[in-house]
Amino acid sequence: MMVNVLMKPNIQHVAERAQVSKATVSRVLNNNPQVKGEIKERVLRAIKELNYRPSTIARNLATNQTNTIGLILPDITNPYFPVLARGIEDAAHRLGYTIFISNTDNDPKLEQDIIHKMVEQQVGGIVLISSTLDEKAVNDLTSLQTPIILCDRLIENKPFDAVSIDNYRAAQEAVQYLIGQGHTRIAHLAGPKNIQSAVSRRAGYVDAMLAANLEPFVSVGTFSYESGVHQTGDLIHAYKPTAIFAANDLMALGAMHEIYRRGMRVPEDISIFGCDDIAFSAMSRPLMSTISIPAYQIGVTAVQLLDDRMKGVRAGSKNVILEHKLMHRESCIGVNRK
Amino acid sequence: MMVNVLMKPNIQHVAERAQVSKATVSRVLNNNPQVKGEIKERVLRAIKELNYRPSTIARNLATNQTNTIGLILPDITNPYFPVLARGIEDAAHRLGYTIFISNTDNDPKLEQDIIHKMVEQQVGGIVLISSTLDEKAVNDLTSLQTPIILCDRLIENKPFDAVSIDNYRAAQEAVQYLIGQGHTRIAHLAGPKNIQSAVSRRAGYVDAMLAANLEPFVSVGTFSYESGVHQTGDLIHAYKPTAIFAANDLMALGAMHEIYRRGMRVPEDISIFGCDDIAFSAMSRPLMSTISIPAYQIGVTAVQLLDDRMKGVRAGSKNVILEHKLMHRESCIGVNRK
DNA sequence: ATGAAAGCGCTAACAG
DNA sequence: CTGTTAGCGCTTTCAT
Repeated sequence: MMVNVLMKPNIQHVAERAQVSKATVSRVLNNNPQVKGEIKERVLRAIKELNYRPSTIARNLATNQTNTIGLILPDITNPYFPVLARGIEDAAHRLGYTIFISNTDNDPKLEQDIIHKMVEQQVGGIVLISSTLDEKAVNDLTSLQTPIILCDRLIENKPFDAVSIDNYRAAQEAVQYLIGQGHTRIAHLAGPKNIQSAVSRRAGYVDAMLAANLEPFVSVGTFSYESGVHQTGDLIHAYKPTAIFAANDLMALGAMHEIYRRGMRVPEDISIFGCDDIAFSAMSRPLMSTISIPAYQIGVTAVQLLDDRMKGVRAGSKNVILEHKLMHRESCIGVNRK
Repeated sequence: MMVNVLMKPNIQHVAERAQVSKATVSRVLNNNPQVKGEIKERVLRAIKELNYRPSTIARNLATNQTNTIGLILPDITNPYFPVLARGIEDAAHRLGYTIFISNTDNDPKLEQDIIHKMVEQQVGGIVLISSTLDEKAVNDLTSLQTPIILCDRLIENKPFDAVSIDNYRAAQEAVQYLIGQGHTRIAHLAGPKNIQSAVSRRAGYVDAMLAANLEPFVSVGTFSYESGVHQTGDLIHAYKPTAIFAANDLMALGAMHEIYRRGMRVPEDISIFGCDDIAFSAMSRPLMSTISIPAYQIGVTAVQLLDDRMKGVRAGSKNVILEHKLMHRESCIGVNRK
């Protein structure tokens, strides 16, 4: 058969050129040891000569397996997610998976659509950083045939595999630290209400404040830098805080910016504690004190759990909590040391 | 036939439940108008009842088409790339593609492997941000059956589609600006030698300096923050610059950090000009002056060109140059105004 | 307007 | 050890 240079060769072309059957070619492709040396050479040569690459897609169809994992996250542009994504990609790569990626912009409806699209793409599993707390959507998730693992943001009381940190406790500890430094007027820049991690952090803040007989003051934002800027502007008038605990570093950075813009200083006038420990919290001036989240490790762990599940190793759902860590840098100072 | 809830339904199951043939189901799946209303209803109902999702993978195999695009980039963790990636993803999504993503860490060997893996995955096209200037690798690229578009980093004198900015001219303009401000001792923090954009920026810097009868001083780094820190430490002793032009913002930020650590100030003691205009260059203190690159738009444009090529719309290779823009913020000051 | 059947590129029994 | 054959889930002629 004529094999035009312009058309992609398939297994049949290789078989003919090597004078063997498709099955034999398939065997050498899969490193089946029972192919005799000489024949194997012939096949290998034919493959090279034709510049043949097997079609993963056909292979997947035939084996009813897939080597793809879907990664669904809010916005890769938010600096917290790239390192999570890297952990996922690196672990996936090591296990032989390639990954589909898609952004949801925290839109629950879009999130559903993307999940379904990924299922249609025949991904073997999905890593989901969800913006969903809605009952109906969760049920839809449950009915999926495809293994799912939740990252970073949980859906409580449901049988999902998940890996995250203890956001409630992390926030609590940060606030307790601030209180220990003598602060009494500590405001909270909270994240969106449909995001579990934001909700937990807020609860941790509120409970820590109440436990110390302090009055909480919460300003709800969107996890963005601009949101941090604007909320802080309002906060300063309404509450006159000596410290701010922000639900993420982006908002903390925004707060810092606004404070300086108003001619005040961090930490001398207002202390700031962030959350996430994104790269830039260690590049700002002053350096940002924050809660370090092992994002890369969360990603790696998620893929490992997902892989287990995809291989049918595990039955019940599993919930892994990784350790966070308070990073004490330069943006916080005791209230008495002012 | 019994359809277990636990197994994924296929087109056959739907056909049986709706009492029609697979062909008919396929037709309603593809919105073929010649299916009668009542039958169409039956099929739609069966689909819903079984929670059926067609297999994209099988469909692709049958149609010999694919709806996937591969995105190969150095490191999603570098804050310049997420916005490029977003442009790509958004445009791809709009055109019905889903995207595979993979990081190369600027390793040319790994880059080759990933390209081949993507081809095996039957991606319809590849968006490549390459770390390759090597002749052999480029030839390998040329022999690919899969359409490729180069983003951001070009491979000169080769018939590839590409979209980028004019890095040479951008660097030249930034340096000319610095010279116009009275600076004569302007150092350059360059990027890796195997990366085209870094090479072009360096050339732009050198030529601008020579044209003004100034002596260039280049320190080669890795595009990382740490690299910016270390190179600057050395620079300050070896060259005593009054201004630094960094090949990217991450290094510029590192330079700024090191300058403050040594008790000097930006811009009073040393001016800094960056490149990329990543989000954090507008969050630092002082705000970073930099070259703005339309990363999102580069991504969008790349996908549009790739789509054309995938649909066979275009024949010859096409090279799109987008406009950059100098962002004058706070990190630069005239040498006489000190 | 609908169905039957062949085929996309590959794998996996089963023979030999 | 190697070849034959029958699918994987879908689309697409070609009949009817």
